[in-house]
Amino acid sequence: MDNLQDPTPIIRRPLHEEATNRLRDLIVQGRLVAGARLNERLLTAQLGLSRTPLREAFKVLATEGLVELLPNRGAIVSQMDPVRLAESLAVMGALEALAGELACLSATEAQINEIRALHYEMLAYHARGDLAGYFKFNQAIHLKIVKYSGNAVLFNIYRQMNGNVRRARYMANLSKERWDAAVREHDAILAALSARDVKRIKALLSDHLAHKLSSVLAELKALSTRQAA
Amino acid sequence: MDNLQDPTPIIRRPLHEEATNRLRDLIVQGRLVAGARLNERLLTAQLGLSRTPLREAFKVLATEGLVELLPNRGAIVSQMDPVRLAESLAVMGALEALAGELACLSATEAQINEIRALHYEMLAYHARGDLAGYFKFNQAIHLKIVKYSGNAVLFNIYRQMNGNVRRARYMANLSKERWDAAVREHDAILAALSARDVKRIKALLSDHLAHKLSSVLAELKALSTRQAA
DNA sequence: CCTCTTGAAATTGCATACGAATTTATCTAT
DNA sequence: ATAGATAAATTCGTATGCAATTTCAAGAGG
Repeated sequence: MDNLQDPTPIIRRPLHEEATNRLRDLIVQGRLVAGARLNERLLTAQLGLSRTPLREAFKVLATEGLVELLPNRGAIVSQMDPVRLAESLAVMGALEALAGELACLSATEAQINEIRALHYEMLAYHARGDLAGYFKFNQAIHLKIVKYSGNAVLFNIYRQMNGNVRRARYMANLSKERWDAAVREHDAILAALSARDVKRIKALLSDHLAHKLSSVLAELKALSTRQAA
Repeated sequence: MDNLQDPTPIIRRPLHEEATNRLRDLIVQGRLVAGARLNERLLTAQLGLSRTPLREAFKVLATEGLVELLPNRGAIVSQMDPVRLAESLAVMGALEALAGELACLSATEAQINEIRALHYEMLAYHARGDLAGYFKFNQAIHLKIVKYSGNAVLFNIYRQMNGNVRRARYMANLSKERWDAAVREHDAILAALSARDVKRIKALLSDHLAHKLSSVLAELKALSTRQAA
């Protein structure tokens, strides 16, 4: 019976986990905006489950920073203030720099080629001017670099933080110049990875994230002055 | 009524939060060893609460990595295997390097002096050969550096990881040579911080953590061969 | 003696109901 | 209008029930 490989492993995912994922997606995609109250009765009805797993999901999302728990007043989608966003991106810069370094040392050629493939798909979307598609592959590339660092702890932390930062994506309606520059940076990153140039990829990723930070902050500033007017 | 500052804000902490803190302490302090099953009925009795908040605590601790959830089989204290420990220390190295950099740029003189005070207290314990006391202040110094980076997100993540790594502390029965070297490294770190030498503190902290890593790994290796004998 | 099966007990996952505490909304009365 | 009282809604935690699973303990068979 040893090599009886169940053909369909019957995915038995706990309900609270499913709830967590669903809610996380809703928040990250911006369908649940910052500050929105998460009514228990409503959500249990919408998601088709009871309070128990739903409240467990709230607690998890709270530790991830996506949700804020107000004692006796339930849960709301956490605010994404510029300061926190900037701090998060600074941390992610350090994490990605480490990831790039480790990936240079331990990624297989096949893995690098996988990243290269994603890179070209991303270039295609850039050429078409499709920002949403570009972001999708951009995200995928960064995540793969972290993944192929081979450091599982790093991957987990990165993914957790990433969910929070991605919420700000819709604001990052970046300029054509910044977009083109970002693509060039990605070219260089891929080249450094292919050449296994540790020092270079570290510097490139660090800079890349720093640029992303200032780009997003500029966008935020422009957005807030626009609102003030 | 605006400036009525409640003198005793009546700490009304949610029960699930209290449960989370209690369990976290038990795990970090090693009173709940890795692999131990967390029986719901038992713990509800011991902590004096019902299953609901306890299970919520499990979920939170799971996302923090202190607990592992086995579907239909409850929760166990997560294993702290050498690989995960090494991975964690690598990540913490990157985080501390960033923290040192930021602290150099933004810490006040008073804050640096506070770290200096902790440093001398630590030296006192080193001189006496008191390892436990040394560790306590060592921890405090590292935490303060991260704190005075001024990056709250960084601080939170660091603290979370640190709780996880501290569980392995009892193994790090470091050698006299390594201990002395660590103290010298701390001297250099403090000097770099005082001089606001960003590049230097970054390198120093990165190396310091790397040394700690290899030290702990060596200790672990020795420990496992001793067990095999 | 060991392995496998079988049935009972224990445990977990989730739903539901209930009460107390607290917050939020509604409705007066000045 | 606005403050204060009243009612409704919501959350927090407990308790309970039950199905699904896992764990445990014998007992049967090799």
